[in-house]
Amino acid sequence: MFRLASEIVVSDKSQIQGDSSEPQGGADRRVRADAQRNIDALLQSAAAVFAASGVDAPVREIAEKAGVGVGTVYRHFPQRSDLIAAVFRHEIDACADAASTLSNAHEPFEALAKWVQRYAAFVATKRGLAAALHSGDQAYDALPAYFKERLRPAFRTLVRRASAAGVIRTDVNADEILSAIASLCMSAKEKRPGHAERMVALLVDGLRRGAHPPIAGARE
Amino acid sequence: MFRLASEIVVSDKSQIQGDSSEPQGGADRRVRADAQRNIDALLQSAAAVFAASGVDAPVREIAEKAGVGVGTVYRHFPQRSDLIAAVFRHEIDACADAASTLSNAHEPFEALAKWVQRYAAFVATKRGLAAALHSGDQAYDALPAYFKERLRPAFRTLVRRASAAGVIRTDVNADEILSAIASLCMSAKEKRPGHAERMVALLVDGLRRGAHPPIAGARE
DNA sequence: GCTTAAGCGGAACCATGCTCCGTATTATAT
DNA sequence: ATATAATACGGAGCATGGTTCCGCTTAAGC
Repeated sequence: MFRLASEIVVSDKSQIQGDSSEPQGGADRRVRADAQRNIDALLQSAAAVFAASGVDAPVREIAEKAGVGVGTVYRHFPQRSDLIAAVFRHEIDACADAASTLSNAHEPFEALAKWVQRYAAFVATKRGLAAALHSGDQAYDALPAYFKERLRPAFRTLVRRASAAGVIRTDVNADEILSAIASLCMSAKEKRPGHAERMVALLVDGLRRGAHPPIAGARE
Repeated sequence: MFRLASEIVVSDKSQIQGDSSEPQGGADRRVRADAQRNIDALLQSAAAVFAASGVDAPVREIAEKAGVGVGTVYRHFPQRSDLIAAVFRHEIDACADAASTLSNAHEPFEALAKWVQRYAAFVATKRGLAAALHSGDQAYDALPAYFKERLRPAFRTLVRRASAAGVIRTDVNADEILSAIASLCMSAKEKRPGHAERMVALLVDGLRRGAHPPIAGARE
């Protein structure tokens, strides 16, 4: 009944991110190459299946799609919820990392706008996760904190750059924007297709420096 | 695959409430006595089990506790969700009916306070139902409307009486109070025991006519 | 190459939602 | 009161999904 998740996710991260230069201090063994391959395949497969069928999708389906047996799934992720949490962390990382990539490739406002759409797409794939988060499963306990810890700085960086360039208003609260977008995308079920994208685009456009009056009570 | 739930719940209600004086227009048959007994037992058993273990409790457990077979459960409630919805309606009714009972037995403010605690206790037993409501199951579609339709008038009556007696402030919005209490009780998981009760009591005490300044923007 | 421990796969186990059908009970016509 | 049909009952059984177990395979270090 002990939690392996954190240990696994950590080693997973250090391996997956490609920074194999890290000798890891020599404390714990290296992950075997085939195991690492399977972990990668599982995370990718699980992400795809979760996005298509929600987090309630059967483990067997994920295993099959990854080309491994269910035993392998449970070797790396002792419980279903550990897999879900790992995928979630992985996607948070990918989304956060996209910030610097976009920042290097585009103008300040363009980068901000593109990242927000990227973030919106990420939130939109989270069918059923909101419910899972409230289920009380310990595997999810650290997720909200991780979410903020990684995504907030990423967004803040983009906002600051755009702010410095003078292309957006300066009286916006980063956290408010992030949660507003999340709300828009979560409640966008069963609306017309593209609804969330349109609403988010609208929101971002509202950030442009322009003829808008200042927002009462906002800080950043 | 057709929905029997509404039909059943209706007949259930007309029988359960004890108003057997209603000849029902002669359209559909009377429910057999043994069937009615089992329906009653099931609703009671399910309410107890749901309160103890949440709405995810296994059907078999509910059937056993009610002293019937699972076949009987599914005869009356074609799907799990139909049972949950029926129990929910039943408890909404009980809570709404408590309003007039309390109103007859107590002073205006006392009645109001007692009913609010009753309502809070009702909301507190709803572990997991919030998630279920968002699951998209058709059986739950009508519940939110029913919730408002029955509980709002009940509360309004108590508020009006207390208002007329001059014992509470008059600038309160009934709907706001109801949802505020619900929020307090829903998010009160994993807090110290009695937390919700204390917060609700605080809220109600704030309704007393006294030295408070008026609340900005509130309507009744 | 040899050894060894990590890793693998999937059969099997258990829990749970739901269905089916032979049997029992109730209501009603006679 | 009895017969008969309609209704209801119960629980074995099916399908699905999470989780465990264990004999076989294979990467990694010598």
